[in-house]
Amino acid sequence: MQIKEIANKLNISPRAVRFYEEKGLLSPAKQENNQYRTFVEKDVWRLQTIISLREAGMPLTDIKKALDEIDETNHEQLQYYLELQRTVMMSQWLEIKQVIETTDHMIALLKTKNTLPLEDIYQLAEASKLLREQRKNWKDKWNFDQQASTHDERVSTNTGNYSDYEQALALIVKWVSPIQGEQGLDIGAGTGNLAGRLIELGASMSAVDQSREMLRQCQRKHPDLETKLGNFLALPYLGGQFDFVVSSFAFHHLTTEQQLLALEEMRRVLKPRGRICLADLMHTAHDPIQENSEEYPIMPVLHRWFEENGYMIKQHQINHLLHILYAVPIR
DNA sequence: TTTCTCACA
DNA sequence: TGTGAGAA
Repeated sequence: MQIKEIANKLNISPRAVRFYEEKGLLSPAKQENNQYRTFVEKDVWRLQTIISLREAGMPLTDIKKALDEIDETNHEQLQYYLELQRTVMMSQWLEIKQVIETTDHMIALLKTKNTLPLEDIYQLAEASKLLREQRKNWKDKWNFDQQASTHDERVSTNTGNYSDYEQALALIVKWVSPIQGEQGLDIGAGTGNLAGRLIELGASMSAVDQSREMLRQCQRKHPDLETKLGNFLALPYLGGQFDFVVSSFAFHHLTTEQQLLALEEMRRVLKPRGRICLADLMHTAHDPIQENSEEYPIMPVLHRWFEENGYMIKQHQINHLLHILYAVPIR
């Protein structure tokens, strides 16, 4: 099969086929005499996968890696790449959504004021720029975390910050008290200790974590659990599908601005009456005290967000830092 | 027809 | 991440 034929068959240009070869994604045999490429069935299949992955928005360099895993029939690794791809597309989708919202605001301004005041535009632009930067900062950070693998620190439960771990989980479960068949989401699920307890009570749980190693363990411990790669600022769901969101000992990894963004994200994936329960190390004072160089959530800031967004709050302090915060929409 | 290279967006 | 033109 010559290049034109395979290109026609797959609805791409011959030029693109050569381009993929140049990038090392493909290596068709070449005829001795004239250097014409000859494509066999296997090349067709490979090219088809390239096109599909491209369709999923995957960059060529990543497709190359993914193809290698397919060659090795390494399903697990391939799945990881696909999930990683989904998180990337998810954050792009969120960005687009945000741009649309900004545009809508401008349209609304134009309608009410019959003009676009420069100041308002400027504010809108600034706000959306800020949002983007918050998301980006997170990405940088969690790529770093993945290399460093904070595994051990987390596993050492019942010491230091994790001393009242069990008690905290128990209280979350008690407050959320899921009814049979409710959809729940655990963000920063780790190895799924919290999600596991909620499953026992009949909830149908999904777990999001940024570490695939965690998710792997999580899946092993709780086969009924749905696990997805993702993070607080770009939850891998289209929205409006959970009855409750929980998170334990993860929220404090975000900056204050990111925490508020994360709350928006939680609300996005929740059903209208969806509730939120957080267990974490938090400050009650207004001024953040730098302890262990972590920027712990500041209670009043979270309170304000919940109040502004129509939630009723219940909270309990377990030790000098550890708090449980439970928020239910009013109405 | 095909290949390769250079330039371009 | 591709595409178009031109020479071989």
